[in-house]
Amino acid sequence: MKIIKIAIADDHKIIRDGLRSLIEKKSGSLTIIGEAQNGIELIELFKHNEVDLAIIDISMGPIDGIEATKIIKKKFPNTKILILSMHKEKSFVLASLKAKADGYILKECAFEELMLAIKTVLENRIFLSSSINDLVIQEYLNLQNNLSKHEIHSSNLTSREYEILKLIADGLATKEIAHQLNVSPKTIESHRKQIMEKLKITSIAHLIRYAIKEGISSL
Amino acid sequence: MKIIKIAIADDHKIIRDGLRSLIEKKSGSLTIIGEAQNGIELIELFKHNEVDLAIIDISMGPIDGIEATKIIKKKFPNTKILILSMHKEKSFVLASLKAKADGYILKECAFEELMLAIKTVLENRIFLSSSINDLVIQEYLNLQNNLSKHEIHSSNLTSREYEILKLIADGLATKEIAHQLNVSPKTIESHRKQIMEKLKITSIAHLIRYAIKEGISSL
DNA sequence: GTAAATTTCAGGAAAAACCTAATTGCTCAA
DNA sequence: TTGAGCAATTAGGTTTTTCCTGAAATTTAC
Repeated sequence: MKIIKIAIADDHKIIRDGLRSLIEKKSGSLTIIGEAQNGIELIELFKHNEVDLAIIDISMGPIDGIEATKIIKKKFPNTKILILSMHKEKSFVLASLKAKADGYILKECAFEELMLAIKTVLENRIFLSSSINDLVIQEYLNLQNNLSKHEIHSSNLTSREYEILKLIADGLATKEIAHQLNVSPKTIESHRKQIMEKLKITSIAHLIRYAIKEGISSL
Repeated sequence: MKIIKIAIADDHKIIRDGLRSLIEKKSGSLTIIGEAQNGIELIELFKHNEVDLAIIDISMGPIDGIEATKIIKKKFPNTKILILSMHKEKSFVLASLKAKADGYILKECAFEELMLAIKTVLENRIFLSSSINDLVIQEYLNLQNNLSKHEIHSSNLTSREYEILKLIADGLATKEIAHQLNVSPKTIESHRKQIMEKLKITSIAHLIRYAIKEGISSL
């Protein structure tokens, strides 16, 4: 079995000790090859060691966990990174994922979850603590719903107006729309005028921006 | 330990039999109280039985799994529903979740995963097969990224062109931009022309879309 | 120090947008 | 059932904007 080299970064020694003990006791193939108490130390550690997996506390002294993750992932994209955090807010989760972390685990979770997380990220998958995961699914649903909800009733436009607004925002010229819908360009013009009146928008540019913002047209 | 009453819906008897055997053998607290081979039978089943959990195949004869889920959840919001599916596409997952299913498991997954799914949904949480879950996280990230992407002004626009592109995309009229920059509208026109040439864009609408997509202008 | 690119602008043709109406068909209620 | 109201369609004429063809002044680059 391949030995997995792990680095731990957390500003509290007790926590580092605890993690080291738990991990090393649990599995012979997991070895802690170094500890750091902030991002700078952690990055320093990477310069002299090969690291398969880093478990990083999100809140640390100079250079926090997110920043450290960005820097490390840039230089060592194959190193797996697990963010350890006490925050349940989605902004932290998002920031971590954007920084290319492979996992986000809450400090309140059971040790088994950490082991599962390690296993998961080593399989090149993303791991989120279960309650976080629920939140992500929920948010995802909300986003998707918002994207399609507006499609249904964007203010009080008629379906024809809606159809035309979408084509305008998609970047079609008045003529092209007219041709596509088999009506006169003049018709499209009046619809557009009507739409702009209803939406209290005074330029086509803003109309396009509106449609994109409302998800009527996607980029 | 409370007895959990389970209903199974799948159009293939073999699968129903297999599930029943596996589930009942595995845990004494889980009981299959009925089977159905399509959505209609399943709904019928609900009329005469109390059901804690339904395991529903997504593709079935009259009334498919999604439809059945919608109907059941409307009448029995407390009943947990696990969608069983062979499809990995997000549209199916999304449809299931929107229909208020509590879980989505792939037929290809191990039985242990089904048990975990049952456990999870009974805890009032949502369960997704691991590969599906990865996909959802990925999609979520994509969506978030699209909503807030800023920098990256690649291309080869000059800073003046860049400045003007931003104003155009912000929705300012040529005249307004000219006024704001204290130059002739003609100047703005030629800049715009130049920008469009460089970007190989042939309409102002697309120019706006481009700028928004690239984060040059934000919605 | 010259060539290339950037920023500026104009005149006139072409296109699109804007304004004012007007017709048709459909629904809904008096 | 009739007329008011709205949606969808279009025309004519005016105004505005865009597009095309230059081209001068300035900056940057090699």
